[in-house]
Amino acid sequence: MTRPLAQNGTVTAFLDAAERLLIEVGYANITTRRLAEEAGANHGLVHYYFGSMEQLFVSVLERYTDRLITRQRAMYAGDEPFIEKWRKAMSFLDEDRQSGYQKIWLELQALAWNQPELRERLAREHRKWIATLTEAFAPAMAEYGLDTQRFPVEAMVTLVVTFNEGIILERLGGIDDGHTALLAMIDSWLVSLEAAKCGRKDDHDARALP
Amino acid sequence: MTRPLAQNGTVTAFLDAAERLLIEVGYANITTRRLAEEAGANHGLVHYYFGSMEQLFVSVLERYTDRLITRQRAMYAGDEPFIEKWRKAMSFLDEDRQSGYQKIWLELQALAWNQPELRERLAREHRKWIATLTEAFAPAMAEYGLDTQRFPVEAMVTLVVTFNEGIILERLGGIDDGHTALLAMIDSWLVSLEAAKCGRKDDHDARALP
DNA sequence: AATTGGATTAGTCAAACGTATAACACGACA
DNA sequence: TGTCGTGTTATACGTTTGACTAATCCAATT
Repeated sequence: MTRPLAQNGTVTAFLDAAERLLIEVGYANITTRRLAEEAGANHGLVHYYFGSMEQLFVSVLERYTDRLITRQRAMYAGDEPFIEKWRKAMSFLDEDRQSGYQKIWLELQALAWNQPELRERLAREHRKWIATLTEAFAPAMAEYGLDTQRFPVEAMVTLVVTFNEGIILERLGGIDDGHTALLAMIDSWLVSLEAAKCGRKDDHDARALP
Repeated sequence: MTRPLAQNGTVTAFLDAAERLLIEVGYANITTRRLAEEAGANHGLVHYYFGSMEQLFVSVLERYTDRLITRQRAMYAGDEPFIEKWRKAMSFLDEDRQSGYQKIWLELQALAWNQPELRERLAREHRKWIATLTEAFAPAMAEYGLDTQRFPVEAMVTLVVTFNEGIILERLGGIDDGHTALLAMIDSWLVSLEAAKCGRKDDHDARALP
């Protein structure tokens, strides 16, 4: 009934327009008519293809997370040393900010706070993200000789994910203070770990948190 | 003209109702009429007292941040050892979640993403928070003998603030995984620092990150 | 050439919206 | 007692909203 096959470009045009408007005005200011105008289509088609605005946002989320997870997987699957992957991930932090990509993610998040269905979908994608990171961190921590008794992989992954989310949140609020210092600190710490890994015999002086 | 003196309880009733609705339905679903009903007042009074919904949200933000900063200041001003202050702060993380306090903060944040005026006000409050934390962290790090060359105070404060924001964000999205492990890791690390502080002569084996 | 069916259009509809205003209540003050 | 001003109410106005429908278009098929 609703949601016919998307063999033509109209559905894609709606999804693209929705992403653009999420960046520009936020989910609360998107109406069917405004969306249709942005997409260059008739506003009746929103109901025709998606049934409702809520279902449209679900489609936006699905397409968005598909692209994101694909990118994440590809990055951490490479053969480069961990520090290179890390730097790549941190460069995404800048790219995604300028492209407005993070605004989309947070707007969908804010929308989900008041919509159980979207919330569950977002939580599922989050768990995928955690799993991907855990797979990358566990061997890296072993390689660096970190004491996983004192510093469990789960805790380290959670730390990294949460402070990344915090940075994204702050930047969207127009706050940049301290981010550079923090990322520089982590980077130089990784460098020291990388160096210790090469020249290590059996000393563990780089294992403890400050 | 607008915003007469608030000597009666109606203005407060509106602000309370707004906070309740921010928790329950989010900013996008709050209308003047629904707000007035929640406050038990006539919906014409919203315009009478605040001029517009936007100005009402500004008032909500002001009252909210005033209470928050006051609490923060009082906590970090105490004489207890740093680890006690830390535990108190982390207990707020739970209390504020259950009271819905964090939902209010994030809803205002999301609203501010698309409203420059609110955005600037929130950024100002954020800087106050950073300043308060920096004043508490700097002496603590010196006391623990942490190498502020490798681990600058600014970077550590930013790390703590951002991962806290990340935790709040995740929890609002229904995600709890890893938070307990992370907080436990930090707590035991602080305990080891506290112990090292007492029994220290001049060895610095607890200074480095893992 | 005729037919068919999905894609698209224009327009309708009731409900809800923010805003505004005239009228009312009532204690303070003259 | 009469007047004044603030707090409050009831109501109205014009607009916009999401949802829906009937009519039209058009390319592919028969």
